[in-house]
Amino acid sequence: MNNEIQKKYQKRSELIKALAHPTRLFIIDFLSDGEKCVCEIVEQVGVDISTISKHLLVMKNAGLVESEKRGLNMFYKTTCPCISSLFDCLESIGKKD
Amino acid sequence: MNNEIQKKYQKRSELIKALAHPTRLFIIDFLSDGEKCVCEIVEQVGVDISTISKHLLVMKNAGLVESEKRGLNMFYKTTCPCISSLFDCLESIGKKD
DNA sequence: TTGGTATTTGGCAAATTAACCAAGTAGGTA
DNA sequence: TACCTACTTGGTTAATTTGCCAAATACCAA
Repeated sequence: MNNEIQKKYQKRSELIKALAHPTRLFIIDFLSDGEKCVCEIVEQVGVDISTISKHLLVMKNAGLVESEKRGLNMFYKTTCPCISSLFDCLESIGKKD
Repeated sequence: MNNEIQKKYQKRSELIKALAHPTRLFIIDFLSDGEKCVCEIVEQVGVDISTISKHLLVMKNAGLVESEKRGLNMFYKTTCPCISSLFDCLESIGKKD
C-alpha cells in the first residue's frame, strides 16, 4: 500500500472506529428519533457521565454527531441519516451465523 | 441498557470492529473483484504474512469473508456484496469535514 | 456572590489490539 | 522419505482504548 492509499483507508477506519463500541452504537440509535442531552443518554445507558461524555467526543470528532449548548444542557444529534441503512447492511451480515 | 439490549449492540460492534482497521478495509476492497490467495494480499499490502493472516482471521470470525483451500493456497472472498454500499455511506459522512 | 446542576477534562489502571519473529502445520513434488 | 512453499499459530512487546474517580468549567438561580 502506498502512502496515498494508506491515507484513504486510514481515514475510513477512523470513522468506523468511532462507531465500533456498543455504547456508541446504542447512542446513535437513541439519537435517531431526535436530539438528546447528555443526562438523558446517561440515564438510558447507565454508566458514568464522564464515560458518556468521552464517547460523545469520539463520535463528534469523527463527524458522526453534532452538539449545541442550550442553558445547562448540551444537546447531541446525529449528522447522517444514512447511518441506519448502514446498520441494515450490517444486520444482514450478522444474520448469516 | 438491559442485558438484551446490551447483547444486541455488543454483537453489532463486534462486526464493526472487524472492519475497523485500514489494512482490513483495504483487503475488503481488494477482494471486491474476486477471491485472492493470502500471498496476493501480502504482496499488495506489504506487511508480514502473519499479520495478514491474523487480519483475515478477524474478518472470517466476524463473517465478513470466507476461505477455501486449494492446493497450497488459501483463497479468501467477501461474503457480503452490500459492503461497498456501506462504504458509500461512510464516504458521504467523511466528506463533511 | 454563593451555591447548585450539567458537562468536560485529567489521570490512572485494566483490557484489548496490532506488529513482528519464530515455530508449527498442510499440501505438493522430487 | 525429504524438502519446499503457503499459511497459521504462539509469544512478546508497544500502542491504544475504556471506564472510573476527582477536579475543573459553564451556566443558572437565589
